[in-house]
Amino acid sequence: MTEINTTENSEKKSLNFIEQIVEKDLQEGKNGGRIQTRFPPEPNGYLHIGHAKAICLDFGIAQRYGGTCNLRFDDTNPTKEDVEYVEAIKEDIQWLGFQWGNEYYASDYFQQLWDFAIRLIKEGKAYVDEQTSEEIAAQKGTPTQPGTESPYRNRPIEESLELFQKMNAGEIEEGKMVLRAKIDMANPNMHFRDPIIYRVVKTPHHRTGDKWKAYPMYDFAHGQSDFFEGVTHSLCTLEFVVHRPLYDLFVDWVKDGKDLDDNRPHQYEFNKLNLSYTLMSKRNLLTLVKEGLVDGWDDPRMPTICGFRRRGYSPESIRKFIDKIGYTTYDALNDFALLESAVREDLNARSTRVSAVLNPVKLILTNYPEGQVEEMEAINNPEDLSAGTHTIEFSRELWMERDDFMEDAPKKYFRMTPGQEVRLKNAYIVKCTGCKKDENGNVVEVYAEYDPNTKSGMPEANRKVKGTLHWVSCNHCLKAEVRLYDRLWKVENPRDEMAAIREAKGCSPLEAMQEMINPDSLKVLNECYVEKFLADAKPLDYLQFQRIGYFNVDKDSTPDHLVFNRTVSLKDTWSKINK
RNA sequence: UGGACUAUGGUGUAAUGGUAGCACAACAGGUUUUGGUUCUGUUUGUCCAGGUUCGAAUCCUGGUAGUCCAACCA
Repeated sequence: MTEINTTENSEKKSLNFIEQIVEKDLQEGKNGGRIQTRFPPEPNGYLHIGHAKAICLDFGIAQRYGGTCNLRFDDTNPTKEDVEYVEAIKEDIQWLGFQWGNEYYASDYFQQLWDFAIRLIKEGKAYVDEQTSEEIAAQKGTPTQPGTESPYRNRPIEESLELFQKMNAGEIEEGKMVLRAKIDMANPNMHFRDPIIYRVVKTPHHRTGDKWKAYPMYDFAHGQSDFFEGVTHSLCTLEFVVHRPLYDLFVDWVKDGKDLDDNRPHQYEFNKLNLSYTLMSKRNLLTLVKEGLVDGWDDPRMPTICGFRRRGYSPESIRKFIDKIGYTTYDALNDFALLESAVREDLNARSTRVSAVLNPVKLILTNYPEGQVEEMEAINNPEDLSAGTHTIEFSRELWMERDDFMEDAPKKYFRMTPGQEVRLKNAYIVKCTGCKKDENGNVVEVYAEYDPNTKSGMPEANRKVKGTLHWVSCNHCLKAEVRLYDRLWKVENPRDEMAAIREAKGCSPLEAMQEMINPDSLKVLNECYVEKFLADAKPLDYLQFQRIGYFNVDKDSTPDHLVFNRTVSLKDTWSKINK
């Protein structure tokens, strides 16, 4: 009997409806107190953050209630699937911080499913249909009109048996025959109108090769696979609600009347993740990749797990976000700002603070000795002093942000403007004395005088000054490329918007996408300067460019050409006021 | 409109017949060597109409609105 240990968690946070079901089942001793879930991806693409929501639930439930969660690849359609995806999916799950019990494949059950199908034919519960897919579709009726029966519905059992064997032996062309379950052509649930349970596919399977030519459909594979494995709680998204009666029916059939209510999997459905400013469906993501609108599946603007990883999101921040949005049966649209707040919260606690000037202008401290260099101490993380410090060189000529200087500044501008004092982070208080401009009026140099008594740590340094600016020393910094990422889509609900555009213009998905895409989703800055400390930074290091945002090293980065990605900007109340 | 499912501030979520709470967002202020963090405060909500009940966001009935279902996809 599994021990239920939930008091700690439930005090803090109420249970979601799935957890409540699981606790009730446990209390009632269902399945001998056993909890088993599964995460069942089809290996036909990369995992996205919507999958992360399912992963957190499938693995989370098992973890919390002392059960196991297995990984099962739902590989029943060889035309779409590939081993490439199998490995990527496993990597992403582990990066998110989860470990499965067993690694299963639906294709492991092809023999059992085949035997079961044969049994159904023999029992008169399945038949081979030789109609075209169009004919079958036409006979299916509509949601408001009952279907009509196939002329092959009552053919002799021996005939179906023989044809089914031929389907699998390669003697039947694709599309010429299918195996259908004999259920109810008039049922209001469309899935009961003699669903197709086997079809012929001649594409070799990535695991079973050409051993099989007849492959089970999802509805005929999923529930039975759950049953074969001993899954107790089969969690999936809301669009499968209408499949549940069929799921239950096939489990009943495979159990063949034996203890129907005992030791069987039950399907429960939760709302899938919809995120504002995000297009989630695999099909659309594939278009983006194929048409080159983004730089592959792991483009930092993609909602894929690998995209978020490359963007600089931590697995903890994704889990934190998933935890915040919860699981319900309501079709919600979650605000992307909530994901950003989760990543900021996590990165604020863990990121190393560094200095980087993205849009540089030269600052000359006219009274600072030429040739003098000082080593200033910089705290790595004010939220975690155990992270220590590092040094940063200071000298007469510095790079500062162009936005941090204004010749004629408004009252609330707490930065560099003639006559005003500001603090240079970790260094001195300086007073701006003016600037030099080129013939077009562009500022090319800013001048200031430093106060030698205000070096950080000295008593005079405690003087109140309004602004603190970051900087790097011109002769002691590294040049870098910085990629500023923003949301990929201009519209809040790209899925609905895309449908609307296509409806209005009759255009292709690609054209609709091109219309919605944010032209500023990527800005590349080539003339950035970062402190030397970053020479050794690696892709999964979490960094904060002080006063700017959270950044990480891109996989394209080399020692000779540093490349940083902006994960997310810092909150910026100034730019709001300024608008 | 055949069936199934859903409806709580701007967004998401809690309340399991008994004080409508939390987070994000927004706004105002304090602290701050990041206009960050943090702290304090403010604004905004039970889709509608009936019914049951001492008492309804919760149960019932009827509306309204939305989502899903007619792939040889999963």
